[in-house]
Amino acid sequence: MARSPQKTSAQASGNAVTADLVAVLVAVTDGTPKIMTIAGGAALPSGPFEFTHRSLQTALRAWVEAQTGHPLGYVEQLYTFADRGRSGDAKSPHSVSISYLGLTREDRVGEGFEAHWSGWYDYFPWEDHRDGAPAFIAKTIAPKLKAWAKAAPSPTLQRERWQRCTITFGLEDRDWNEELVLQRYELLWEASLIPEANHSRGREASVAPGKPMTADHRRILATGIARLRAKIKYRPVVFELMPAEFTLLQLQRSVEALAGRLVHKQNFRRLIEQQELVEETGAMAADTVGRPAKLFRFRHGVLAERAVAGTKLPLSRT
Amino acid sequence: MARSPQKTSAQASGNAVTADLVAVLVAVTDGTPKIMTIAGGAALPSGPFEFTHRSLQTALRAWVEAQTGHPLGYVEQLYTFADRGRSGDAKSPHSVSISYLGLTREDRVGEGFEAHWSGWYDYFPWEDHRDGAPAFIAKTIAPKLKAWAKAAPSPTLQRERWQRCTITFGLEDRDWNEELVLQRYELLWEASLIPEANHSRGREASVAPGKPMTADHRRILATGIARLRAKIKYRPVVFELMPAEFTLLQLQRSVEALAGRLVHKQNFRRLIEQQELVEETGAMAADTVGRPAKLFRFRHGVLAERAVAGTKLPLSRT
DNA sequence: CATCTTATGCTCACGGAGAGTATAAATGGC
DNA sequence: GCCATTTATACTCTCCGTGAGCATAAGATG
Repeated sequence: MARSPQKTSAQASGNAVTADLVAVLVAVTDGTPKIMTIAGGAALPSGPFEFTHRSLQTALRAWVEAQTGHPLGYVEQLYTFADRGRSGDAKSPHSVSISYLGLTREDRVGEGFEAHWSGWYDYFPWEDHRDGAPAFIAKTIAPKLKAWAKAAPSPTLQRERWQRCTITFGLEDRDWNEELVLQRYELLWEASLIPEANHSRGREASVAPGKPMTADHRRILATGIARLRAKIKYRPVVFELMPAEFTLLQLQRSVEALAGRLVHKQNFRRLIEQQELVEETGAMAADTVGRPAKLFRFRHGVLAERAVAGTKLPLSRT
Repeated sequence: MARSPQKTSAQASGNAVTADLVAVLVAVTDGTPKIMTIAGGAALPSGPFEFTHRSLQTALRAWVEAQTGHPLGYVEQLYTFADRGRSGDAKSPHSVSISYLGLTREDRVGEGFEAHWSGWYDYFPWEDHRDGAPAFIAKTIAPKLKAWAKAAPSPTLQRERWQRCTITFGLEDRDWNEELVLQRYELLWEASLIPEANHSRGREASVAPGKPMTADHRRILATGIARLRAKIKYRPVVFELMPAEFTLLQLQRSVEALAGRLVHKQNFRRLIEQQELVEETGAMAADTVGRPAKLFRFRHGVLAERAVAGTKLPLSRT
């Protein structure tokens, strides 16, 4: 690669690092979004990048397949971290961590593998608003955030902090925005309500609910959830998480599971069908309560026909 | 970082790489979007990542400031490449390239610096549809794409190729989607119409217009343009590129310059004002032809008041 | 058969977006 | 001073996407 002289010399000065991959692998089963975890659910799957592969994506696919015994569907890069203090140990070699979001249909991990699936709301209980805002937000989190806001040095800063709280968490009758997953996590972190945020002070007593994770893995997961929640609105990626055949209600439940909120059933169906995203298989769903539903499959044609196919989410306020 | 045993050992096996930063730095002057380049316009600014900085963003900011003598406004990570063949030389040390998009108000590069500004449409002439689709698309590019499509082995593949062409370039009365910058570049690459795509064959005769760049820099630039074109529609990032005070027409021209297409003036103003993104300064523009326009400034308050402020672009079809 | 549950069809009202028309306020040329 | 030109700004109109509610159909279960 052609570089200007001073840069070439600088590059040769040997700032070697190691490259890691961290994966947020998502599946949805029975209306529960799950992520692949290792270490008893305390960490996202991660490992060193092997340069024997042609590209990062290839490396990730091969690696996931080796770990789970299943191929990976949709893959997308999330973010690259190179923060110095990230590894915790200042003496350790510098590490660049490249995180990916991966979607898969299979919920099954092959036997003998360390990995297994965990519900993503175990780590982010405050992100599930399908039955309305969780009660503990108003009861526990909001007061603590208010206390944190009041602890700001000046009245102006106090107001700004509290405004930020109401916006990100949808407090005081504001709309809850399901995409602000990372912002909410960061806010709780700053307010010292996240166990990972122990700034080497001993107090772990009053924290938000939810399982913690190693290092910054929960933060990476938040990034992945946010990305996916944004993506399902304008790209037909939900289908990567569905079985080959599904009913419209199952599809809706998956979308709701990811978004963390409910959608209007009739409007949802109208949108899906008018966009010609699915086609009937002819078969009907068995083993159901109530009127049997038609089975549909994803029309793969849309990927070629359209540049941007939108799965617009009709969000309801109930 | 806690890892499972087999991973820890794998990590210690020493797959060291070097970390590079590549920056797409954007400014807009007089309705022309510009990017910072080095090597006489043949490369994007890039250099090794110094681990003396706390994070990648800090490193990039410091580095850009050292290169141009000006601070950087909005910064966003674009993509990380680790492809093996990327450096061209298989023997060279593996390199991870982390690319960033940066927006700045200043169009001025300090004296004595190698960097300077180039219009981004010099590299992507087919991306400027402000005066309608450029004539050479129908005259030159479309026929070559058609020939490429016809060269596919089967009739089905031929149809699929041509459909892809019509979608990405908006041929045959399809709508042109300004966000598909990367897809268009990749299509031209596959059709061997990009000089960089010389698969060590000698033919460079019939290629698309536009200045080439070193290595995959033009591809990175395409990624940056696409990201920015998408972003201006739902985040008020245009203001990062504007001077402190501006008229609504200047703002509109900047948006149009970035989007590569025109917007409806009255609707544009309606959207900007109803979203309360700007406030009057009280002053009027001087040195103008026609009726003098009010000067506005960006209301920084919106960043705090709203979670997602949208600069929705009213796109016109003329 | 009554009831429950889910599927599916239909309608209505509101608001946002695209687009057109009209008027106001400045400049420069004659 | 008058006119053409250029830009700013106000107003209106229509279409359609979207949120929301109502109604009916089709199965299971007691």
